[in-house]
Amino acid sequence: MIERAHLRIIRALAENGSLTAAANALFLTQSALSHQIRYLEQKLEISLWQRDGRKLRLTQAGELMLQVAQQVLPVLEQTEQTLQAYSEGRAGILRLGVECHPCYEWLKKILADYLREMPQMDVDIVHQFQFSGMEGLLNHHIDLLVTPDAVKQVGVINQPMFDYELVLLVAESHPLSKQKFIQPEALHKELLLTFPVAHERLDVFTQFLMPAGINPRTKAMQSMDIMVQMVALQRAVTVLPNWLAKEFCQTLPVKAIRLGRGGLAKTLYAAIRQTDHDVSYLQTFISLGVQSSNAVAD
Amino acid sequence: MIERAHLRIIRALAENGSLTAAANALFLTQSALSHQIRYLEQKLEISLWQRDGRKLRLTQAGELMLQVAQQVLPVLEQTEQTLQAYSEGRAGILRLGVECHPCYEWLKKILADYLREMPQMDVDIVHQFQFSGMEGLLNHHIDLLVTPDAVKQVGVINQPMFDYELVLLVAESHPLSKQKFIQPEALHKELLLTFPVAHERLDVFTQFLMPAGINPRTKAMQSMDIMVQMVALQRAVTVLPNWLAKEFCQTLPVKAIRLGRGGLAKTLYAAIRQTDHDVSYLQTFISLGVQSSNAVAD
DNA sequence: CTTATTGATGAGTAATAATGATGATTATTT
DNA sequence: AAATAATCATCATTATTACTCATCAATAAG
Repeated sequence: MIERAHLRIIRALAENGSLTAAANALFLTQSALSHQIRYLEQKLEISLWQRDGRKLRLTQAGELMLQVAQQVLPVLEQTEQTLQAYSEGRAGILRLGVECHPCYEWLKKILADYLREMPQMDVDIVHQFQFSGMEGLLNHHIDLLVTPDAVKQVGVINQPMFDYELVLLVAESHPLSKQKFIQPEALHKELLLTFPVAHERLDVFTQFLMPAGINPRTKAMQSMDIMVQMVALQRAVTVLPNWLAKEFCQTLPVKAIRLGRGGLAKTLYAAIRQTDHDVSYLQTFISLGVQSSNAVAD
Repeated sequence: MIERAHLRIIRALAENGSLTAAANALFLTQSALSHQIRYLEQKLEISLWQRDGRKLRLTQAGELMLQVAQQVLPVLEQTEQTLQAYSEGRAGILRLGVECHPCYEWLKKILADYLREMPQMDVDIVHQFQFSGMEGLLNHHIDLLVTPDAVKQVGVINQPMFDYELVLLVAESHPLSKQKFIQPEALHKELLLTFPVAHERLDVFTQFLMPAGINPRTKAMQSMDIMVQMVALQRAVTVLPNWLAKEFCQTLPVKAIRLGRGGLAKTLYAAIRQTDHDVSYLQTFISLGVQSSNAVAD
């Protein structure tokens, strides 16, 4: 019954003093406004205004409508603005899933740039998933998954963003530190510090140690910084992305060594639902991630 | 842009799970809803939902719209209910003007009945006016004026509600108390207690004493009860409406005496603006006032 | 594999809203 | 006092919008 048009008419009337002025403000004719209100008055069997000389005066019902108009119209107008921002990909919530520790470290570098570029966007980061990050995507708990393993699933698109290499980090004083690369057997007697996840989810194991049947002692650690401190003291070794290792090499007496002759290459992917293919704030994130290849790799 | 229809569609979709179900709930076809949202999406260049299997899932923009719908629609629905009550004259604010003390005393008797009959109505009572009650009416500060003097003014309707007579109240032991009626001269040496207003606004003066050139001592008093107490103690006399005098006669040693042979007859009028002629909550008040003639006069 | 359900879309029609012209009323000016 | 200007209501007409029907595509269920 009460339509937005009616609220706008009542408000314009209150703001402009006369129906003719209100009509100009709304880019309509006085006749149109008069009709609109007349129809509403007939429907509701009330009078919203009455003539007083050649002005109009709101009745009590009209005053109530005016109050409602002043409450409701700004909400709608604000909503339209926000939707405008959504439409241009400027606003919304980017819900990111992160499945591995290196992913998270990489994300920390990217995020500041993203937020700077998209001041109206909010970001949610989800670390834990019921089953897997892929599930999180399909369940709509997240909209973009940062993962080192492309998601094989119809309806999901994987976009490679960032190539890196897993390297062994040892103390400069460590016997292995002189080698250009190492073979799995070299780690046989070492203490290997890992992130606190199952070995099956660590590439050093699945792609380097386990194929060779090597199974060194391991210790799971919460903090990467403490891991590296222990490596520097030659108490253990660990495996990190090369760009993270590089940073530590500059500040601590540690050295990065290639795993195997060819190295252990990895790629970070952005996985999104196919239906979200042209959601612009996702695309913005991905292209920022691709750009980061250069920036971070340097 | 965003119309009420769009909000209703989004809400119905969220409540009913599918567009077809939503269409049934809104007594429209699925096609209609699909088109409506499509137009809005085109205008705003956003997507409000996307197909997921054969269901629909709201996008972030859609979720925002849903929130807005849940905020705005109840307001409009509530407003329509209230307007319905207005239309039936059940709700609103009755702004009453009262110009004289007897009017106010009479009003106190009527008001309880009115509020009982119109539980959703509020009542404002205005005693003081910038200039006159008539001004208050024309300025829309009040909607109904209770007055003993019909308002002579185009655009104002006077409806007589209640006839009464002004009588002199004296102590039973007072010399005048035996008379059937008195002449103005009888008050020459009396102390006359009055309401605190100019003599020109007191009917005893304008219609009884002043024509005869009599000008007794007077004392203005705030409280009618104390006035009557003093009368009972034979310290003074006063003039009251007969129905008020009657009440006091039953509880105190006082007596009511007619002013002049024919008595001093008065009528209370309800004055309303002509434009408000068929405003039902005013009519309800007036008819209650007319009925009171019988009840109070007894 | 077939069938039922659901949503999107195009064309046509019904319903609604806006306009322009006119008349009535009320301020303002001459 | 009369003429003029401003304002709003209303009617008839036109323009626009919203709805329905028919149909297609996609998906889930039997």
